[in-house]
Amino acid sequence: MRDAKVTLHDVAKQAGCSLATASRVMNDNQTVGGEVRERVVKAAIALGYVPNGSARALRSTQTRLVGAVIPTVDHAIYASMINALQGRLGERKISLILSTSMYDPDLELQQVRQLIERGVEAVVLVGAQHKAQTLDLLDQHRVPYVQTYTARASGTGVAVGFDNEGAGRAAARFLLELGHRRLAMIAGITQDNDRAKDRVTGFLAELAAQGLDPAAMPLREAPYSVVAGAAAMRDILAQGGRPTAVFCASDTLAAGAIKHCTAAGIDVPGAISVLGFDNLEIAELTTPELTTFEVPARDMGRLAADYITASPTQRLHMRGTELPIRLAVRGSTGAAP
Amino acid sequence: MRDAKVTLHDVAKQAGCSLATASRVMNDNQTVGGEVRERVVKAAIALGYVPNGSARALRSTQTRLVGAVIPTVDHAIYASMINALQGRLGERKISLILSTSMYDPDLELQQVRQLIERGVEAVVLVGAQHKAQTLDLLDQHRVPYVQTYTARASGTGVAVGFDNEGAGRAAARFLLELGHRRLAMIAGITQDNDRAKDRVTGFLAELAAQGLDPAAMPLREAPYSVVAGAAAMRDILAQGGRPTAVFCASDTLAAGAIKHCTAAGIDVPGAISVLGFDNLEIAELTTPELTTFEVPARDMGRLAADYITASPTQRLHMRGTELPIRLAVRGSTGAAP
DNA sequence: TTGTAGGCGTTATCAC
DNA sequence: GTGATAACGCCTACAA
Repeated sequence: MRDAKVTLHDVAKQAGCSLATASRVMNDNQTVGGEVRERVVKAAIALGYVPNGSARALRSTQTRLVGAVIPTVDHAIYASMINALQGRLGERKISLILSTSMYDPDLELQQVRQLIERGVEAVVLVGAQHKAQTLDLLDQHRVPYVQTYTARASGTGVAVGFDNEGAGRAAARFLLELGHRRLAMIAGITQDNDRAKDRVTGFLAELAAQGLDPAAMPLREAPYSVVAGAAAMRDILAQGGRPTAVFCASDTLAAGAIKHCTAAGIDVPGAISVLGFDNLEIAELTTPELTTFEVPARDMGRLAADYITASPTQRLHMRGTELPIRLAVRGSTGAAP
Repeated sequence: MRDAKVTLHDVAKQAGCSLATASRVMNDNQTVGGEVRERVVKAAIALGYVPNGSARALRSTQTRLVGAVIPTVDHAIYASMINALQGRLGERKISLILSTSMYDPDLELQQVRQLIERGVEAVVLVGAQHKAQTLDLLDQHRVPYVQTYTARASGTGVAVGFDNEGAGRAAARFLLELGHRRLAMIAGITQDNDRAKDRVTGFLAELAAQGLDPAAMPLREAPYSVVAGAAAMRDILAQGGRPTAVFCASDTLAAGAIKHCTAAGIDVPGAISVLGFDNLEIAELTTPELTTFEVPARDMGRLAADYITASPTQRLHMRGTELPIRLAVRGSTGAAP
């Protein structure tokens, strides 16, 4: 087996040229003779040369590394974004360092610091709510960052996402227009989560605007999972004054809500309409299928990558990309009974 | 704002000590005086010093970087593994570079090469089937690799996973014991995918062992998605000689199969039993709920991380971790009609 | 306990 | 067009 540590020096020696020339060949620098270039390429292949990224980065201050800090990969909505982001970056030979914060801002700060140590050239975050220290650190090291799943950027960041508050209002409007008056909401955990918070705010604001009392509305927070959604639904029903429509801040929560209703013999949407959020694959698996907002996860990943790979001047024309979210109407919602 | 490029040199100057001493402090080297140590720490914080990972890596040949190449993040089963892997590695201050191959071995090779350039200290792959060149490259650079979702390692790698062929056989046995004789299978795309292939092999082998004709069994391959599962189910039914039980190589396929049956007015499990694979969250969302094999995705991620962070000597005691997979029996399977 | 100095593999700036 | 040579920021013998 060929030796493990073949350096550019070895390649140059084998090709009978200088280190500098070999380097030029590896970097597609045009100022090198065709004949020499060929010898270098051949030598590199023969020796199994692989450039040393650390050395290259150290010398050129170009790491071709991008970092992402997301709450978890275990939610399809984030996984989708990451998949698109990585795919797009990979096309441009940029590697993605992925880390998860588990919705913990302190952990996020730590991860961001680590990413900066690694020399990432940009960072992708989720949401606009972060520790001031986190954004300061990024600024201090001139590392641009894009905030996804939100339309309003904080700090010097750029947002690639959608309007969560607007979505909350749209949800309320949709249900109100179906004639519902006794509404409820199963939200995500709003602590340290501006997206979850904004959806609640928007939903309540619209109720108030239409003359209903937001304070009277049953509201539960639950982690994004089917079982938590079912439990929250149970709680809301146990509370009395049964709602005729429930807005769930994620499809997993909605799936749990429907599941509980079905188990409890409550007809969906006959007795209760259930509205979801995300439009995951599971939205078409529930019975009835889920009416839900389609979140452009893939687009966000793709656009974040585009922003990152754009030149600084190009970036100026890209400030704040707000994506539309459309409602996918299926069977889980209907007119108020 | 403080300057972006603060080097250890600056810290040392500010603390009034030598570069070496400052370096010792940053690396928790004990041989440094308490008073000086404090000055260095204070200076580092004051200046907002962040070590340069590239320089550190170049000098110490320790990158604390691990790479993973998976088919896609868009399948919950891989996302789960990655989530656990990253979490565990993160605890040990190791960063994860994630890339996706889209089931393409050539792309995988390219990604692995890129990871080696980055100086990753280990690589996590999926499955045991890879280009010889890929594994050679890893060996050549002394980069250990672990193969997940499989129990048999190839090359010099280590497997952290389960026996796909055994699972296929277990699936057949389970259905046969329920009295089914006309079986069918919806497999994943087997090209370049040993896990998918092994499940088919095992399933067919067991049929043959029990005196049935494997060649006569309806078999469809489909990408892992609900719609593809539904389409495959349609095809199988259209083929005539309707089976009484269908083994699907993933829960998404199974969900699609059930969905199609329901739409076609075929009772599950009354007329047809459907058996899944993965035990994703969606397994409890279908109607009826899915009987399926539980794949230890989280465990694989965790164990892969443990293997990677183990010392070379410890690793010798860890060769080949085969995980058991258990069957979660729910409502989608029943006795043959 | 602390300082000095050499070098990790590469790229960039000079000369030639 | 090509070749020396000096950094890049850090770690680590070796000295003191």
